[in-house]
Amino acid sequence: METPKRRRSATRARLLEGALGVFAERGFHGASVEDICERAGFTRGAFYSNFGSKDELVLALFQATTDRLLEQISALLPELANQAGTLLDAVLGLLDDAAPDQRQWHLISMEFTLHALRDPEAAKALNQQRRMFRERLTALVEQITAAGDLRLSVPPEQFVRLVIALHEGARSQSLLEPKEVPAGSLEHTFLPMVLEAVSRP
Amino acid sequence: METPKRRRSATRARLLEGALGVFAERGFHGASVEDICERAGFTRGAFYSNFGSKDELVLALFQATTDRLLEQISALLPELANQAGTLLDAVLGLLDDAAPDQRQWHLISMEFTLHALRDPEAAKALNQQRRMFRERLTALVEQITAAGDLRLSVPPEQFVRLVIALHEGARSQSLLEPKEVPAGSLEHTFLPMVLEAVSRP
DNA sequence: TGTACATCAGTGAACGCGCGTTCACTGATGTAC
DNA sequence: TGTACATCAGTGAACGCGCGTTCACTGATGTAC
Repeated sequence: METPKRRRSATRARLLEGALGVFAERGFHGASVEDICERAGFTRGAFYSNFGSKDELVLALFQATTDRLLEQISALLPELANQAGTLLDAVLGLLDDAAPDQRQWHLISMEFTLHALRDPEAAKALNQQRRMFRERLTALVEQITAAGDLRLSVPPEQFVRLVIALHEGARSQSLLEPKEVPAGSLEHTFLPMVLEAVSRP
Repeated sequence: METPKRRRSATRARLLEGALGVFAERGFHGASVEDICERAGFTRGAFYSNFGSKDELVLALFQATTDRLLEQISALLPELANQAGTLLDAVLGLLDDAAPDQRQWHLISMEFTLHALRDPEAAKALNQQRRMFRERLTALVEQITAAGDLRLSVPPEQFVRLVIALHEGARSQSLLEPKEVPAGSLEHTFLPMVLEAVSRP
């Protein structure tokens, strides 16, 4: 049944989806409102009927993408925690599987980070998202270390921060030089050493 | 003696310097040519007398900043290599001292990376800069490992890539949450473990 | 069930402003004789 | 050394285009009787 509210929220969703694609391709400033509307199959009027401004869209898009990412993670968690495998397989698997299109997500995420480093409100939203993301990962780490009898000599939060930092830094290198740095190579080379060092059986 | 050529290159330098500051504050798109000229104390005509376009300025600025960075590194290298201290002190010291204003450099560098991920020509320039940067660091690592009788079980290039990835990822966290992640904390916590693992005396 | 009216999502033309770029000009410095 | 001309870095007004935003309108769907 095509009730107006359903229709409206479908429009909103299509605009957000269009924005995600266009932003990834051309960046926030490079993507015009018209580009986004065209991709979504609407006119600009529809855009301003659903969003107050382009800035408001950016925030809404970030929230929507974040929500979806966290949902995907929640869906993945039990599977990863239970399957036979090491702590690192689970954690790195989560990082890989969470965002289906690594490149697109990296671009959006980097650009929003840049935005957040200049805009306190955006920083607040971003830090909140990152905190929730870390909490999910921390929970996974704690669950797995508790299951196997593995103990860490550093707080799990700290270990998670390391994994994220390394993953983000490595991803930049992988995207800039795909041949020299295959995705995940740095993580898979060095994280086992750290884990060895911080675990005491 | 204020010969015209000197004057011209001084103007160019002041415009580049102005651009660096304005770009760091507002981003490439947020900074107008007028902003840059105002900061440098010129009119827009002077700008277009020295640069073909705003895009051309961006590339010139990146090259100039890169050149200065590499020079600073070259100046630091002998000092770092000779002073008493560990490999990690030297390498991390280099990363910290190379860019005096971490925040500004991180912003510019992140934005140029984002640009490079969409523009092949920029990618070429960026990868070249990064390669030279890695080579400097690799040379430092090799020099120090040779001096002390320390041997690495991984190629030094690989180790350098790890350090850079971790450093860049950690810097994002430090800039977003200065209190939770003091600059350098992740590196100083975890890199010793890796170094322990990859060194065989 | 049919008719008249209300609502409101989305249309598309128009506005206006900011900004990158151009260009005719100025005036200081350099050059020729 | 002084005069006339050439050069050219930098000026500042003007242009024009792209783009974010507005708004009067349309037509489909919902509601009242």
